[in-house]
Amino acid sequence: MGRTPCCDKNGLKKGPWTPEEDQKLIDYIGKHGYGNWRTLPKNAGLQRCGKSCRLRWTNYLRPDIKRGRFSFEEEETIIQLHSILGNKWSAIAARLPGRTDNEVKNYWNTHIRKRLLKMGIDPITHNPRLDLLDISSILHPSMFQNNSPLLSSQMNLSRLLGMQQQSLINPELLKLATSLFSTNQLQKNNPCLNQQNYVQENQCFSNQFQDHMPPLVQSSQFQDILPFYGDAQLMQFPNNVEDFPANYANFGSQNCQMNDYYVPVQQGSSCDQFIMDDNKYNPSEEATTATFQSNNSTNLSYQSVLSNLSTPSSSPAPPNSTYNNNVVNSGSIMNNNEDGSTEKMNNNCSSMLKFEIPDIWDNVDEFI
DNA sequence: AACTGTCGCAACCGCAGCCCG
DNA sequence: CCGGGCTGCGGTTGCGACAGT
Repeated sequence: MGRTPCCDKNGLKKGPWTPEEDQKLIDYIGKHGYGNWRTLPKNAGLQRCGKSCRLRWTNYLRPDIKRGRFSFEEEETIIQLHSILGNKWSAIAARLPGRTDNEVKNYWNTHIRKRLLKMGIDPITHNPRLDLLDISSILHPSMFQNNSPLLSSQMNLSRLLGMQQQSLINPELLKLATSLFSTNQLQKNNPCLNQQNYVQENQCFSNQFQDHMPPLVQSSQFQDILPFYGDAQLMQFPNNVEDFPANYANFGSQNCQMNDYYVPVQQGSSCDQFIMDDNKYNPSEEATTATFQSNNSTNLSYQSVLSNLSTPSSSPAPPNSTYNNNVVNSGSIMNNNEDGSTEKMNNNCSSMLKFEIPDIWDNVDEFI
């Protein structure tokens, strides 16, 4: 059954709106509100179809429209929501006060999408684009230098790459890599942004925490793996606490400015579980607690200071997102089900703390 | 200065879902 | 239940602005 067009094509104007037309629409809606878009243009004295009027009003003339460049926080929200919702622009826009679905869609297509593509990330799946990865070089062990025993023992790329049906690289890992890379570059360019500033001003990793971090892959090696990330650095989540205190000196000095900050609360000697306790997470509060359960009942807790932007208070985190449900158990992410049971999400795949995109995301563009 | 290519954004198009008679 | 009307949504297009040659 064919649908009649929303407006009679004859005699109705199309194309850009003139200021006079805008004023007529504003005046009419100001007086009468917008009820029936089909009859509105006739009543308002406009030679437009109702659809055109509705679009003009909702996307441009509405008084609560926020114009101008998207902030980083908005951009971050768009990326996060898009990874969950896909191209549900209206749903995404609903989380961004003053922004329209059309504006979000345009911004995605003209800025974010291109940026992700540049970075080798598929903007649809938010996973790495496999066509850009040199798989053979990733899997070839000789690509690593032998001067670090940690590389052979801990840089287990098969785990990094995930198992058969998993995406090749944890998207969170890529986000982190992006974060680390851009932060690193920003610091290079701005000597004022030294470690001390980060720790003091951004509640970032304390020196104590840095001393208990697992080793990093050397930047040049990571470049080999993911050329599009430049000299980004990569961390691997430890399988056990014995790995944890080893070689993490570089982390805090280069990789701060996350939106999720992990602050040491209490330090223990060993652990076999990393718990992001769902019960302790409350979107209305600012912090959730992650706990390393040690073998000797001493807990090593890290407090995640969740930015409001990452989890807008008006909208709780999605139930299955990594915000609140992950337990890392001996290198595997465990999902806390609602019934209290846990389920292994990412079998034998290197997992890591939840990090967010840094506030300096924009800088990524300059260095790719 | 003129031409060409690229980018960004407003607006359009067509489909789908909801509502109502 | 069915069909028509209305609205909302996502994809696409057109065009002006701008940059590069």
